[in-house]
Amino acid sequence: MTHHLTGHSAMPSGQVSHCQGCSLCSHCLPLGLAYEDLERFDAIILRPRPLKRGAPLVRQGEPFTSLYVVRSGSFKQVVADAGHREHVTHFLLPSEVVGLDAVGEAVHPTSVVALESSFVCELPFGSLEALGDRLPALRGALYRCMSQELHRDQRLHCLLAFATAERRMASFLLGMSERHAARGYSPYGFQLAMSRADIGSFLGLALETVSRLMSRFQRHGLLQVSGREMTLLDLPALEALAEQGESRR
Amino acid sequence: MTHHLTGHSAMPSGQVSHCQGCSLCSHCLPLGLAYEDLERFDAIILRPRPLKRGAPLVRQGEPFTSLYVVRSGSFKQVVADAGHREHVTHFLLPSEVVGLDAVGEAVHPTSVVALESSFVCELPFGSLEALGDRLPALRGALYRCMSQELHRDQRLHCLLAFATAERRMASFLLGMSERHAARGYSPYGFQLAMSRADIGSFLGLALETVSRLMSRFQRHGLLQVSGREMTLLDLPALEALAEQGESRR
DNA sequence: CGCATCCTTGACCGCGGTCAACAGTCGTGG
DNA sequence: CCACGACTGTTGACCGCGGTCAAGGATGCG
Repeated sequence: MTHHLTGHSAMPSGQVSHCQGCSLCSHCLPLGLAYEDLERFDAIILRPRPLKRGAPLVRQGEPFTSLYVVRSGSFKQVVADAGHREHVTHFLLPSEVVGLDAVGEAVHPTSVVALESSFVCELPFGSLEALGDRLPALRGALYRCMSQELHRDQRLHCLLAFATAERRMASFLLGMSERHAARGYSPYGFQLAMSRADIGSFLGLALETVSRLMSRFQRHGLLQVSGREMTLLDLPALEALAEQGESRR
Repeated sequence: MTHHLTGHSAMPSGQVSHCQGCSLCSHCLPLGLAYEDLERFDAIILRPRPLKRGAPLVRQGEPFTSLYVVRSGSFKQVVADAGHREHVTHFLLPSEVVGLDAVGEAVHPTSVVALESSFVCELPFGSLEALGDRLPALRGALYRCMSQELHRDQRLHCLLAFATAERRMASFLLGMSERHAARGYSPYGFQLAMSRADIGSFLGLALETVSRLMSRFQRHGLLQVSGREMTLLDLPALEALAEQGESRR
């Protein structure tokens, strides 16, 4: 990873670190802000912060002060279960927002950990709120983010409650594919930044089952996988698996 | 149910229909508003609306205009799955907010259906937003509602991903108990307004399994159940089932 | 009273969890 | 450079939880 340390900031200085120069801008939180509003939004951002693989961005129980937006890399959101077991509840890709489950709360209910070397933009929530008073579009964007996450959780609920392992796996892969595609990358090939155990934890499957399913999908020509390098070969077939399979009640 | 129809309104007229006269006020959305602010909040509420068992409060795909607060009765939130199957994602009790998953969206992503004769207060979202500009406490309350729902969904994710049927059932019953207790009712005895099939759909279990588990819990002296009348006899034992059971990975 | 809906209980068996052994891959130090 | 251990991923064998099917009982409404 190439990051130079200029002063105490960790990104190349100049325009590049601003929203206008960021390739994710059109998919990011400030979506739909007018140019001069964007500049005001830009002004409240604390400049990108680097995290290494395994480093926590926020820790469960820490006081809530800021939202973060993933600028590059990826993260997993984990909760320490009552049974002291860790459980992955979400994966976060570039342009996605971290900390919405803590908005309006005193502390973070989950931890968020880098899966690889990553950068995040920090948005102090106080500043964001103040700016939201003047820019209804920004507040609307925040609402939309939160409700979309609620909606996404509902679909996940359906998946975990009723889908077979095969269907969960197919849905997961298609979801990753979509999210990559939405950011301008290929929907067919991508790197899985997370381990089989993380995927299993997220989908409610044993890691062995994750591994077996990937092998089976490969054997059937649906995809090509080697370690964490994933290539989806037959999206329609995967969609058929993800949507049809009227298995469990 | 005792409700007189006075004119076209379906609640006793006068103070009773205002927040100040509502027994749920201290648990409800306007929690923590000062007296005169509460009056302004009260002014934007569309007076309680009655729904019969099975009647939809909002339908999936309908345009979003208002939030609702359950005043009495109960509801289930359902999504029409990709596989054309209906799936229960939440149950809603008095003082809980309906429609947060649609805030900032054009349409409702889920339907909400009355499980029994119920009343709701309607909060037009536009008015709520406008009032929120002047009452930071109100906006904060809205944020808190949304993030709490996100947090709740995370715990549900853990439950569905890893818990055995027994543990899901125990958690569900304890959750209902807590929510009843939070509203000043007994944590031990309550009516289940939903069918076994609804519970199963929510927990990702076959309705037969729900029935079997209730029978087993009763056999072991943990509770007393007769149809939809539920009495929890041994909360500590249920908590042990809900929290310990380190079953699946 | 009769039909519909909801609930209960039993019998069976398949999906996927668990345990176990082994194969790659990477980073570290001799 | 290779040897070593730690970690991650793959594959097989086994079996138990819980889904499915089926039958019968309870409850309620027209």
